Amino acid sequence: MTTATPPKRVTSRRARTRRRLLDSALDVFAEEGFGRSTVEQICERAGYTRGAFYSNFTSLDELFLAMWEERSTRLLADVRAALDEVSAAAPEDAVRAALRAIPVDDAWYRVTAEFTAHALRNPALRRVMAARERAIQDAVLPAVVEALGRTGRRVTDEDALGQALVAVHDGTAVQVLLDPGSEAVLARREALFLHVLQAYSTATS
Amino acid sequence: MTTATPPKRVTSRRARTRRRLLDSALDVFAEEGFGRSTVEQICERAGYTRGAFYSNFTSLDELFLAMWEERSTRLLADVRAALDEVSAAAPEDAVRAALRAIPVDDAWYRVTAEFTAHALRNPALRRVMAARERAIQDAVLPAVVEALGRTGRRVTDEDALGQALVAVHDGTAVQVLLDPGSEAVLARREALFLHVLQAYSTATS
DNA sequence: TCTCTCGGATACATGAACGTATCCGATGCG
DNA sequence: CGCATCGGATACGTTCATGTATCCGAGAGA
Repeated sequence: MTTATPPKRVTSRRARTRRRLLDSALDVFAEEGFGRSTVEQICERAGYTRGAFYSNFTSLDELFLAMWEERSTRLLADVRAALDEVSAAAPEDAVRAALRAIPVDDAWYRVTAEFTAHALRNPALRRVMAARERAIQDAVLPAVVEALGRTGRRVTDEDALGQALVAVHDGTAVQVLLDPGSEAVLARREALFLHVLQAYSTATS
Repeated sequence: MTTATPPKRVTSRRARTRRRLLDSALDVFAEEGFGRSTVEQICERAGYTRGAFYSNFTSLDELFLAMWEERSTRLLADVRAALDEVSAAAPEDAVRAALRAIPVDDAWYRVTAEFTAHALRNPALRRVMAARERAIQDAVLPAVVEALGRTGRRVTDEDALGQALVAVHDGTAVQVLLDPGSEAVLARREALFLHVLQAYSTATS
């Protein structure tokens, strides 16, 4: 067994630079905006030269897509994991706990907003975006439905609830970011979530 | 009275080119994205040279802000006017009529999304954006409250309703654009508006 | 230890966008 | 009818990002 294939190589050299480029890209996109970002800025922040970039990606667009998919997948997994742990009895507490698990991240919002705008111009990207949206619903809804069930409520139309929750989340996220530190906005956000959950479910006997 | 100040000059030369530049800018921003747009593209579409641009604006940022304020003000006026004419008895019909008055414009959404992202990076712009948001609520809410009153419902918390409506509008607009031509998405959008109106008002005996 | 390969660095040529300084023609006025 | 002015056009130098072609060194395999 001493001569087995050496799996020591956990992170290959290539994979490491790729990851560093992707990580730096998020920062740069968030700071400069996607359109204003350059290959060089990303490489500089990552500690590489442009040669490294072109050896890993063919274009900024490709990197942008890869980065967005990676981050959004990771975020989704985090949120799902957090939601599964939410087990408060009172609906208000559950919503509050759930919202705490879903970060309203300034930088990420900026990047997503621009990605969305970009996607609306590009059919291929639009499909990617739509698929991701669906994945989010599929991953989050079960947890929500179950949590509601625990508080004695049954969801009537899951798809409708899913769409409503996503819309409310996106819509209120902007408001929160535009009005940083406003407790009122945060409170209304919470209230709106509660109202929606209420509206799309009925008490089970 | 023959020698009165000649008010023949309805649109001065300067004002005309300014307007054409602003109009072209919307198209270019929508097509290319703000970050990818250049001064030259805008001038070319408007039928001018860069000289004209720099004689009217000092930077692309300035034009961007001017354009956004102009368009959004005009849009707001249109929506308000349309809302005032909505006078259906049944809430469903009223909502439907109101939503028809509020266009979900692809190009405009893209521009706004990018403006928002941009504004989140720039405190001055963020204030502009927040002020506009408030103006929208101030202009639209009275019409909504009155329309609800006509159907025998009284709004409990106007600010909360305003924030909720804006959030729902923004959030669902993206969904509509991402899934063009989907009747289901449109229907759910309508339903969500109804639910929110319901939740933030009570029947007045 | 030697060698071969792969991944990133370097150097280069090109093109695009910028902002300015200057010029010219149309338009309003006497 | 001629003049002064204003608004847009032209021309210029500069900066900056791009993509490619080539080079070099580190690390794996024998």
